[in-house]
Amino acid sequence: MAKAVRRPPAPPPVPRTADRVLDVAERLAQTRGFNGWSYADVSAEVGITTASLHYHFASKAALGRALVERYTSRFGAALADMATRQADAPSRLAEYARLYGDVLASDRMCLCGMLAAEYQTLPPPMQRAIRDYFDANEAWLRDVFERGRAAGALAFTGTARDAARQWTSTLEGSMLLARPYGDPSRLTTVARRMLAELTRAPAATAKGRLRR
Amino acid sequence: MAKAVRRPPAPPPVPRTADRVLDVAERLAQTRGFNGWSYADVSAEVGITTASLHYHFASKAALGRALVERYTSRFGAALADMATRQADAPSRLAEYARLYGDVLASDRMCLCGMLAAEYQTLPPPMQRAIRDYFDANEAWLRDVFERGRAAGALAFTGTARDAARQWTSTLEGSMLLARPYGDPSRLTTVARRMLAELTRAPAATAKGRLRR
DNA sequence: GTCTATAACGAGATAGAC
DNA sequence: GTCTATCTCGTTATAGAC
Repeated sequence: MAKAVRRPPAPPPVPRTADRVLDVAERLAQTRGFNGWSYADVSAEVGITTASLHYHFASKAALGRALVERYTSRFGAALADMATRQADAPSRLAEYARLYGDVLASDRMCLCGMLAAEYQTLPPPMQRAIRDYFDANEAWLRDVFERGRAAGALAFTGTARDAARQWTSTLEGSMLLARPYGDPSRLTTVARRMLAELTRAPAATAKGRLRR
Repeated sequence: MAKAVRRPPAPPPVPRTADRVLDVAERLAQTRGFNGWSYADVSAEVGITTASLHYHFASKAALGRALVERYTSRFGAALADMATRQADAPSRLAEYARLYGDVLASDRMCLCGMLAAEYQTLPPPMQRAIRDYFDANEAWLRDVFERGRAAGALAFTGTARDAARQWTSTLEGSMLLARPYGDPSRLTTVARRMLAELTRAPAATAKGRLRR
């Protein structure tokens, strides 16, 4: 066994090089794709040589895997945090859409949406990590949809799973198409339309209408 | 001026090399992205050297531009042809979705959806051609939505333009997310849901148009 | 941890023969 | 139209000094 752990709150005061590398590589991957940048690009921005990069991440594949895992971890934390602030399903969906909108507003594509396009060219560990991201999205949204329908706050047909997939697909797709036009409103407008559809007229929810 | 045109049906009996190059490059671009293949990949499949490739397409940028323009041209022809066979708006939307579903079924991403991800890394002529593709999509769909609503066959809120953008975004997004799972049903299921939503019998339409 | 130097390879592209 | 030969540059990665 290792020594007893004594100090859980021991945050390193200095921004470690590995983190700065991840920050730069993440932005490059989100704006240019995994195949659209090189170690030389990162080294120029971070201020160390490409040889030093290899000290922190043995290969580009290893760096890519770390990128996706950190991204998924942060996203999961954001979703968990959201649950402590937003109670009802429509608010949670709006907040979920806002997360995506913020990414687009910073002129980036969702990291995993971008990597999904390049999926067939990526090393298997990255492929698995990408699916994990979308699986986590689907699980979280499915829960929101199920509870939202049960509470009469959301109206939709079919399974919560399919509704969740549609929600993510539409947000990813609108990010994808918004960037060529430099027009983030292409996402926010679509998100508003979807949410309005889900919360439209209570006619189909608690009024005794069959929900199918 | 040129000689009088006498024989409209004059199909070249031989598949020209340039076309075979385009066919191979198109598939590579749709499956691996524009930055995911090289002239060497194409030359190996077509059976000529990379030097010969440069005879047909002076640069990869020129080849890329030709790819998008041919793709857009074929897509426009498919939409025009559709108008001769499908009259009502719901049928046209279903057919439009089927076009996208066929691409996915062949294990490819929409060429321009793929290139939209890599947009920032592409030469300006390709960027313009990509926007042209989506503009054409939007124009065609906007017309379908406008006429469909006027005829009482489609029910949606907001502008036809926004409905059109949502339709394409959702199809592109579901293609994007379906490929990591090798599951084309992720698109068809979403398409069915969207269409059902648009044709759900609202207060004022023709007789029930729901087809499922 | 970071450096210099370099290996080993692949990329897009060109010249000129056939 | 296609070839061989070659160029130049960029890429990932390693060895070994500091």
